[in-house]
Amino acid sequence: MEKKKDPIRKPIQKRSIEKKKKIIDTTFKLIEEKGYYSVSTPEIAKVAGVSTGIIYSYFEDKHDILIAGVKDYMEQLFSTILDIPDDTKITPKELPERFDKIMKKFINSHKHLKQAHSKIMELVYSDPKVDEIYKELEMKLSDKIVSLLLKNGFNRTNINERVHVSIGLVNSLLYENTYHKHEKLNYTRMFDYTTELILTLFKA
Amino acid sequence: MEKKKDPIRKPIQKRSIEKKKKIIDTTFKLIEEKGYYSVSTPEIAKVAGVSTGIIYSYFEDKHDILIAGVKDYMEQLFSTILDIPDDTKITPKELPERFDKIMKKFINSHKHLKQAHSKIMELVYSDPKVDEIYKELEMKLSDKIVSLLLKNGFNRTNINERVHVSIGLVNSLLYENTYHKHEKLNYTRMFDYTTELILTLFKA
Amino acid sequence: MEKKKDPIRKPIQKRSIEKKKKIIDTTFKLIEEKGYYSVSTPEIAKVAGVSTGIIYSYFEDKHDILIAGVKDYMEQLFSTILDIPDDTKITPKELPERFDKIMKKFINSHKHLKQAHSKIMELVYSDPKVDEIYKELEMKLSDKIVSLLLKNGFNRTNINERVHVSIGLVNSLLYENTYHKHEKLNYTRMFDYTTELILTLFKA
Amino acid sequence: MEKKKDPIRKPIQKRSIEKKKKIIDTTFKLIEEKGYYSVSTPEIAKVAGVSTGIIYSYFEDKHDILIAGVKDYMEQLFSTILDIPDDTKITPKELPERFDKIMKKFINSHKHLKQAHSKIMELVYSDPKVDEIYKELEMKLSDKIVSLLLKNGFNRTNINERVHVSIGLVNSLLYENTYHKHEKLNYTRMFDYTTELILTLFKA
DNA sequence: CATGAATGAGAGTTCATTCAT
DNA sequence: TATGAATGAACTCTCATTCAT
Repeated sequence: MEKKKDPIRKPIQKRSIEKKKKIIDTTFKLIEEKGYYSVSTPEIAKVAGVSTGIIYSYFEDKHDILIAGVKDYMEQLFSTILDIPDDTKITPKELPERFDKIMKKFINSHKHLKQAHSKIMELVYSDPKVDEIYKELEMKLSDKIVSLLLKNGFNRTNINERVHVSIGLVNSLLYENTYHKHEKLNYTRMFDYTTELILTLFKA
Repeated sequence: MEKKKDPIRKPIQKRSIEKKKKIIDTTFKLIEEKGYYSVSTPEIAKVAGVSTGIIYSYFEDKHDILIAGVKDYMEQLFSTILDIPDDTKITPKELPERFDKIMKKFINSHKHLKQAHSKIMELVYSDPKVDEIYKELEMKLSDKIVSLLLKNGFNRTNINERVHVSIGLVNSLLYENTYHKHEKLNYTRMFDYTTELILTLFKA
Repeated sequence: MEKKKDPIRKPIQKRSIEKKKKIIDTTFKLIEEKGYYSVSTPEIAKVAGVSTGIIYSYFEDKHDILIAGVKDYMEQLFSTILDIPDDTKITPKELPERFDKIMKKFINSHKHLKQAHSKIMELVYSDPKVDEIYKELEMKLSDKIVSLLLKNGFNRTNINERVHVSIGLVNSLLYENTYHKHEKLNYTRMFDYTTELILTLFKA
Repeated sequence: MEKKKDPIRKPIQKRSIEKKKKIIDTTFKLIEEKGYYSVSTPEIAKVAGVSTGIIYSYFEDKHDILIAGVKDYMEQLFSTILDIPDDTKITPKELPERFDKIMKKFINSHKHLKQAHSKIMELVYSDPKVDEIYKELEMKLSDKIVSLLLKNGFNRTNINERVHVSIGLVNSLLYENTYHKHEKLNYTRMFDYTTELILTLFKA
């Protein structure tokens, strides 16, 4: 005989929403510290100060908490760029400076989330669902940049590919800078080369 | 009386060496197929055709087998470049063509190991020990390229940083190309932009 | 200070009585469909349209609801016979026909409750309390039949035992017919043999 | 990624066979005492004196142990009749006495397994797989009896149905006698009526 | 050297019951 | 009276590791 599960509860009251948030954040924090496979549901419950049972009222299963956390994190991460108003005006002259600012802000937000980032990347590689979320947001990011460029007259052939190569450059810098630091490298210089190359890609 | 663990045996006889190799290869193959956390030691033993017990004569624990496998794999992966003889001569004229060939070969070897690559990257991000191995090899790769460039007179300021930014570009292309493919992007064009940028970095 | 449990409430108001009835009926319906161990109290509450908490005002525990439902069901089941008026007159001539009618009606009511029957029998075997209820009702049934027979002059030695063997025969037929059907058996013939044997038992 | 389970081990060595038997017997004994749903796997392991893990080497899951136990039990139960040699000769004169002996033996073996019987019947009603086993064995029993009767010249019309009605009568007696005893009934008399009716069914 | 049966801690999950509101 | 969010003990099952043979 089949057992029907209680449907997942959508919290409405303030206390419930906070509790759900608490579970997500705790889970994410623990995953940051120890990795997804080393975090158990009883541990999450204990650290979050809730019972094991309640977790399964708000989430389908352990993996579901992860996804919620990843979504929150990624949205926060990419918001630096996604939140730029669509009607922002940039003159060619301002571009380098503008770009420099954004990149620094972006890299900074990563630094702040350093530990998390590597765990997230682990999941991007190991978890198809996380990969999908990441891919989607990356595309949104790319589309946003393309749109901003076009609106300000920086039209180029193959603009999508140019933007993607640029994003790759930034990611790679980020990766080196936040996670994989080699001692004998000077990251300020790498930053400069990176911006230089990107501007090259969009020079008239 | 305290119990002492049997020390890890270093195989000397040919048969033993082969057995150890078999365990490593089997483990790696299974990890490629299913990921580290989905492979169990009894399964490894069975597929490798050995007893579960013997595994713990050759390796400290499950993780230890992983490390051995990762080392083997990465050395193979980077051999495209690391095996280039130190006294190879390249004239400035040949450089673009030469470079193009190497990149294609590199990307190809990745494509071939596509499945493996994402599983390995997962481990780079999740396992400090794997990360260390990866970092070390990447540095060797970087050093090799710098050395080849210097020997052929392509001296540039901050050459290490330039090489690293280039490696980042290639990695990023690889990632997009093998693992994370977006449908609306033209990867041949991205390849071209990537080589173009790298050559820019080393233009006189 | 010791905590005292709220006593089980006996509903007096109409609305309460209806609510209690609703819980019993829902529980029984769900048990029929899925079996006792596959029905959860939150599910009962939901389907019955009440809160989980209120269930524990009306019933001691989950098992208590079951018992209430079983009682209702069994009374309904045996009513075919128990409701026959005590002063019913049957002549020896009418007996076979009369008996045939009753048996058919009885078997039919079972067929109708087929699914329920097996779930109930499971409980008769597994739950001492249910067994007791069943036993008691079976005895009432037996007494009723004996009384009807005596009032109509069908006195026989060991009449109680004869009636019980008859009841066993009918049960057995029921079981075969409703629950445990073997394909190669002709149940009409079995029905005929059963009635024949019972009449034999009461032949003068 | 899918995980492949270790296949269920078929014990070959004496010690393993005994261990498997021990698990089956312990499980069955515990089910007799408390019912299937009230027995836990750790409990089985503890009482059987094995580890929880080993259970899952020999059995697919908890239900699988149950099935093994039920099979053992039922074969033992029906062996009284199934083990009668096919070439047994019975003259019409001997039949009543012969039959009486077998029935007494059968009822006795039930009495001996009294507690078990009710738990098994519970499972016949609740577990489709157990029901199937029971049905199959009942059919074997029926076929055996038919075959014995035919070989000894007791041919009758609708012999299968006659035999089945007889089996029903015996079951019903058994049930009353071992499990569901009513105090005011004389079971010796019921036994006599039962045999009488069965003999009636096969009278020339 | 080698085996593989055995271990047992701990995983994710469920659900009868309680209690603050 | 009534609610339903919350509890947490207990469930089935897994698997890295050990050890008697």
